[in-house]
Amino acid sequence: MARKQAADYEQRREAIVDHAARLFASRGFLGASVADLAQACGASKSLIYHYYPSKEDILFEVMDSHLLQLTGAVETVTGSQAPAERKLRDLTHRFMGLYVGAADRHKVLLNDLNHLPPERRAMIVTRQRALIDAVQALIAAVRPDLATPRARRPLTMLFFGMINWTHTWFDPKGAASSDEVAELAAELILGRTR
Amino acid sequence: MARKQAADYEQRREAIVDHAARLFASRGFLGASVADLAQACGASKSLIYHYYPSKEDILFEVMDSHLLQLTGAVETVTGSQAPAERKLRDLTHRFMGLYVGAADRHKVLLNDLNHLPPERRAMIVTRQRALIDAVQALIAAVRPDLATPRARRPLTMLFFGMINWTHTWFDPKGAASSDEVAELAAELILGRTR
DNA sequence: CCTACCGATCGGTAGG
DNA sequence: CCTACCGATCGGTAGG
Repeated sequence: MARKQAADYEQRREAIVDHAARLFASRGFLGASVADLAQACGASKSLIYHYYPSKEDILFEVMDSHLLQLTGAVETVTGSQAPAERKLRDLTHRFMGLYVGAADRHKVLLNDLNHLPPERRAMIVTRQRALIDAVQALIAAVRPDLATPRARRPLTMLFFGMINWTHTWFDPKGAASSDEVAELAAELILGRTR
Repeated sequence: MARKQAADYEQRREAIVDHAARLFASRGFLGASVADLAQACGASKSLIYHYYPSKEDILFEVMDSHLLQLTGAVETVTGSQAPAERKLRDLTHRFMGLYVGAADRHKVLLNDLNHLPPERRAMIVTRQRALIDAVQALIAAVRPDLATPRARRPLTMLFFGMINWTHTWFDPKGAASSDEVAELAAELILGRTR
């Protein structure tokens, strides 16, 4: 028989990850203590350790959940029949939407990766690399002039630089929307603007 | 009369900052202890505190020294008589050169700014903003088509995203040189490639 | 699910 | 009497 406590087990786990994302994003992984997290969750430290074996496991969960969303966007877009240029624009908008919608998790993924233990870090890095490779294939298809064998990776990373760096400055309440920023980044990569 | 030991005072201070940059870059400000720093310098903690009143002062020095270099590059370039496009290309190359040459300090500046006490952080942020404004003026001059009032800041930040993000992936021993990457970033902003 | 704790290590400072 | 510097240890707090 199922136990009663199992009913909100997943909700509690998710709430912990959500508060952890907020704390880690604002203070850094080392700057936010498990006691801080417990307080934010309105619980004791022991409760946290009931749901997760270690602070690093919570960090992994924050990153993993976000990366899952990003990977989903890539699969959706690359599975379509649209031309490469359309796919790249579409994916850029989806990425920006996820970056803004999950800004805390995104910051944590970008800032605290080296606080994961090696095996966990390797898992994340492998999946990040798959994301990058998918985008690189689109960019190579759209910009055969620039994406020479030696420039292909740098070009792709400059693209990720544009959109990943938004976490440091983009304000959802600011003048420009995330779609406008995504469009601008796509235009720059596509080189269609002159 | 000058004391003999004062002769290497500045050298020792600089050595501390240099080791701190390396440690903070690889483990983060909170992940590297003053004891680690002392060990890296082959000295005692007390020696560190003889030269700097606190760990945060060392962090400030790491960032300040790097920002001074970047500001110098901006002044050199904007003071020339070259056309805006030439200035932007030139500045992009100089930035990339400084980013690679002072990779540790650059990482620290980008990753650990929020571990500075508020007043110190405000000083750094103010000077960063001046850098950004100077680049924005060049971009606005070069791309009047894209740099509408509302798109001006996002466009500038996308540019900084391209070059700042290089600290996560660029390898000086890799296939592409920092000048090639700088050129690619400049091309994308200039939109001259199609 | 909490209070009460642990081994260790933190940034910073004492006397000499 | 100064400066530069050391070994040892301070009061608090970290993850668990």
